[in-house]
Amino acid sequence: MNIGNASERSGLPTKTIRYYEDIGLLKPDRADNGYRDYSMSDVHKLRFLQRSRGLGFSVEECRQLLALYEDKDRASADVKLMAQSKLREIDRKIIELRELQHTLNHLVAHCHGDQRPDCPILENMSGKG
Amino acid sequence: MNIGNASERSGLPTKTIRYYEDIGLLKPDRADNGYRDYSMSDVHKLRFLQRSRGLGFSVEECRQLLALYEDKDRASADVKLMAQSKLREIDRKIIELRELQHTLNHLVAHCHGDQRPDCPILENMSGKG
DNA sequence: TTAATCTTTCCAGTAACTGGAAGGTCAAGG
DNA sequence: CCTTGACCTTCCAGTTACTGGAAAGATTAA
Repeated sequence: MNIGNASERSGLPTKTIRYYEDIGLLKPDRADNGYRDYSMSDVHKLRFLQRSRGLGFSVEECRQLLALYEDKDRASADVKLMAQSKLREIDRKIIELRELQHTLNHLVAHCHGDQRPDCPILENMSGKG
Repeated sequence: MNIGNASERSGLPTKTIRYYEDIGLLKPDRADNGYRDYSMSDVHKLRFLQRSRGLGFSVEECRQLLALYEDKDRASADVKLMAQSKLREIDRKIIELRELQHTLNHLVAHCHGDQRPDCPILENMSGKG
């Protein structure tokens, strides 16, 4: 599959896909004409990168996450430790998103453009430390 | 409050805090000695920025989110529309995080370093389109 | 008063893309 | 066969969002 097709399926711009190849996140085959040739597995990885990047994980963290299922030589304990650390991060992110959600809901429901400097939203907004 | 203190309370490096001021996200007072002087409101904003940036929102999106409770002149309908759009984004992010969580849990539970190229995780990993 | 620890500005470097030029490839229509 | 347009290639420059470091002023503690 050509890069344009992989782009559509993954939701990533072609520029970004080539960039991810440059920094060694994936290595698609090449057709005889020199075009990159993406497998479904490549597309899965790209889609995964698209998601995890959008959720605030750095490229290096994404590289580690990809390694979790790619690196077959890694010891099981290492994999588990790494995955569990990421799971805790994800838990925290979900909680933060729920708080943000709550704050915005509150804003929509109660502050019709007339909020004062001491608007209670300001308190929730910060997550209170 | 000095920048170091604001940094501790917000979780943002001082460098980043100054950068956010450069690009006009907040404007702390200045003490007589020239030091920046952060109010609790400033710290709330910084903490909010720290969170929303970490959750994958761009600086410009964060600027809009901040505007949601700062811009008292904005019409209520506009505020609601914007907030609701952000709420849908947040919903999507939470779903994606849950899927990622599910994938990692599956990895920890079932793939002890012996996963094959056709490992079922690969399917889930990509969110199936 | 001196040393350590702030703080300031400025400027350069990095991370993660993003846009554009210059050119090769391919599928469709005349 | 030839052309046109949509693809693809590489390369290089620009942008976003920081990040590090230098040089110098301010504050605190001994």
